[in-house]
Amino acid sequence: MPELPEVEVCRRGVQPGVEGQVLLGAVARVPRLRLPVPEGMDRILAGQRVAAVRRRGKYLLFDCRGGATDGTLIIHLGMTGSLRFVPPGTPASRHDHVDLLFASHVLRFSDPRRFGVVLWQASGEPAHPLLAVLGVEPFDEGFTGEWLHAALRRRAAPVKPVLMDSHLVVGIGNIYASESLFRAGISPLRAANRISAGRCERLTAAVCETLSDAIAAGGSSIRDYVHSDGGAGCFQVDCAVYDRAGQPCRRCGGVVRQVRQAGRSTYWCPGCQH
DNA sequence: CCGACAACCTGTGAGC
DNA sequence: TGCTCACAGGTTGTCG
Repeated sequence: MPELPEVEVCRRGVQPGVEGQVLLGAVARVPRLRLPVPEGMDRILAGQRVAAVRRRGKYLLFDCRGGATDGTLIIHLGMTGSLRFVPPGTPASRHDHVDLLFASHVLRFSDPRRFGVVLWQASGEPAHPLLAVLGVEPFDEGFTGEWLHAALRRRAAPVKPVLMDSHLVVGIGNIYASESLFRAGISPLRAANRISAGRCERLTAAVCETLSDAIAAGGSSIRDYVHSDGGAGCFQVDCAVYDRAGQPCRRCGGVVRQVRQAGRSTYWCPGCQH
């Protein structure tokens, strides 16, 4: 799935075919993904106009207006979720769980592992609990070295799993956590609260650069990720350390190593990262 | 409060 | 060819 760059690429790919369009309805073929799909989604969405497609962390937000129940459709792609446009009437295959129906096309949500989420948030309701607990956006002004330094003070765990904690910062998944730390020259094993203010400054910059580069490259191409138009991303070929265990570091020539942290694979170059 | 871990699912590739 | 196992982009809840 999709970390922040893939979700942002997905948002930009989907936006032209959705914004300003009127929904004829929706089809849900499964009662639940990671969480239950909203009851009566077809009735809720039918007749609404999609005013905007936004992103918060790894969540896509479709603002819907014009119905009796204005609100926001929330979609999370989980590990293997994807959105793509198909012509009306296209038969659904095994993992095509939800369709958003427009007059001239269908936006189809597919997700083999079903770790994704589709939710409805009516206007006026308090922020959905899943969104309310999210941390700062990497591209927001609040994501500074000073802020990160303060946030890491309380965390004794290795910095890599902390960097992936969406309650602190959103959008940094397993790939870009390793890549950002490589770019910043910081070992993923280093205790979060033992990173200097100066290196936190460097780390926030590295995170933003890594994510921006990935967005510019069109997202990652790992396994089943596809763009809304069906084309594969191409970022992974440029990974400095992720999934490169045993191979030479592109910067110093040393051997890239792999370790397991909090149940996830981490990759780093001991020669470049301390 | 913090952190490690299991759980939620299916698919794929490696090894036998 | 076919079986079994480990592992894969995320997040939440539980337990120590």
